[in-house]
Amino acid sequence: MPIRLTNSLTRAKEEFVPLDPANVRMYVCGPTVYDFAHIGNARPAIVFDVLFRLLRHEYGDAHVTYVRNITDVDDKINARAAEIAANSGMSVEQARAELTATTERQYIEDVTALGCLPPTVSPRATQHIGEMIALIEQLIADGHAYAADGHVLFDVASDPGYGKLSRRSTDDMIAGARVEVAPYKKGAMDFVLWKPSDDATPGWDSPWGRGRPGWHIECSAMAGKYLGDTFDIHGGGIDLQFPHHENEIAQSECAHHKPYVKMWLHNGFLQVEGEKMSKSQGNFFTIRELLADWPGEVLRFNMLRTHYRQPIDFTFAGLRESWKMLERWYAVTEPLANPAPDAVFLDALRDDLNTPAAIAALHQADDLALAGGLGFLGFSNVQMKIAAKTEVDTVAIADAITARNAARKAKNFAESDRIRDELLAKGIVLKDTPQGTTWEVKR
RNA sequence: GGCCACGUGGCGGAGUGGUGACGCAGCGGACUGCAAAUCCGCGUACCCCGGUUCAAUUCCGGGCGUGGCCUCCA
Repeated sequence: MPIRLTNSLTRAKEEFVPLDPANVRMYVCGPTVYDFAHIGNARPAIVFDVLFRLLRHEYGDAHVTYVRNITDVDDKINARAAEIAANSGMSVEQARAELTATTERQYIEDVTALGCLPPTVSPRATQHIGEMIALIEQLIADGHAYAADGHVLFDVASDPGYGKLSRRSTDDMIAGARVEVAPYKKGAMDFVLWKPSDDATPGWDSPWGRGRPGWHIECSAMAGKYLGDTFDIHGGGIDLQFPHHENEIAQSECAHHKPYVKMWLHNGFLQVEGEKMSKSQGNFFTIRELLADWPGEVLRFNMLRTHYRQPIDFTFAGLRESWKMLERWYAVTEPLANPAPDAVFLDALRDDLNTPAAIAALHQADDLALAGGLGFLGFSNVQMKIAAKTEVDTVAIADAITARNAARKAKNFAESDRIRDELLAKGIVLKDTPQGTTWEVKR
């Protein structure tokens, strides 16, 4: 069975046929590194990690290139860097470098804990300023961009294909716009490719003076450098579809005169307990703080229980349910060696990455296929074990179990039940098996 | 205001123009000193109103609700 994926460009489920099976190419928009990533950021990282694993399975590990960028130039970063500089005596440029390096490291730690493989390439925007300038010069030369008032802007009117991804006509967008149009723009929809930096803002020398790139140009430049003018898959959150991805298409196709991406994939939005996640509502969770209470595998599994295109409601009840299922499965799968997933499981993933159907297949699978499927999805049991072992005093529990079993042997059940209840009050659940008494932490 | 997505049993969540996926919880049974764990069994749901159809949860139109984008936010 071939892989089929829903292409946002056509809104249809299409068979995935790589441009070059020897080098399948995927780009996913990565984080802007100014603060800890939150649970909403975890969704694309996990979803496209599963797609990466599936592509590697189908085409071979050496034949898939996955690029996920690091956005380390951005006005939110600049604002934070300015704060740090003011408080520390560092220069703004030093503060920016330190902030982005630290945040990038934290991001990698977080998504690693969530079971995500490292991408093939993780390019940083600031290391590709030259490529961005070259791309902008090409756009100007071809009449798709113009310099005005220290800025360089993309001329949306020069691109007849503009709007094909988000399916908006420029008339609709102008009618719906609620912001003032900057006076230097020729068209209301024109967007910034390059903007000037003052002395307090990080900047790079360019043909248009010292400045910094606009938001969209970095992805076009880095995707082009590592994946070529045309590549197979571009992924990201649905919120990025417009304007970010629409503008990427405009830039790359007008500069290269070729299709930019064959298939666009967008994951759905995440809510928390039925409401929009926001700092003001107090339901904002970083990956880092969730990892303090929940194994990364539980967070990962919880995410994969919903199809990637659906909206997802992140809840703690769901997390508890996910923990329970994984625990049950790990008890069965742990001793097995060299497991392999079965065809039902793989076909579910090939069908537009249907992870809920794949998980359902695991419920029906034998132990070997179950272990194979879990391994395929990136579950290892390591963090679950760590979580179980670090929270409790194992020596005291072992002593209590010994005392209880002595009481049971003497048929003193009042005493044995008292000991069991005492442990239960501490969150320890006992299980009497033919091989002896075991325990686990109750969730 | 404009554009777009989603709305399935107590809960989570696939899928389909016509035999009620799957999981969690719950209930019954086995097991157990009693439990827990495990195993076996048990469930006639598709937001509302129209339309198309022999037949709609599934297709079309409208409404309501939730959310996204248009503006920094994933």
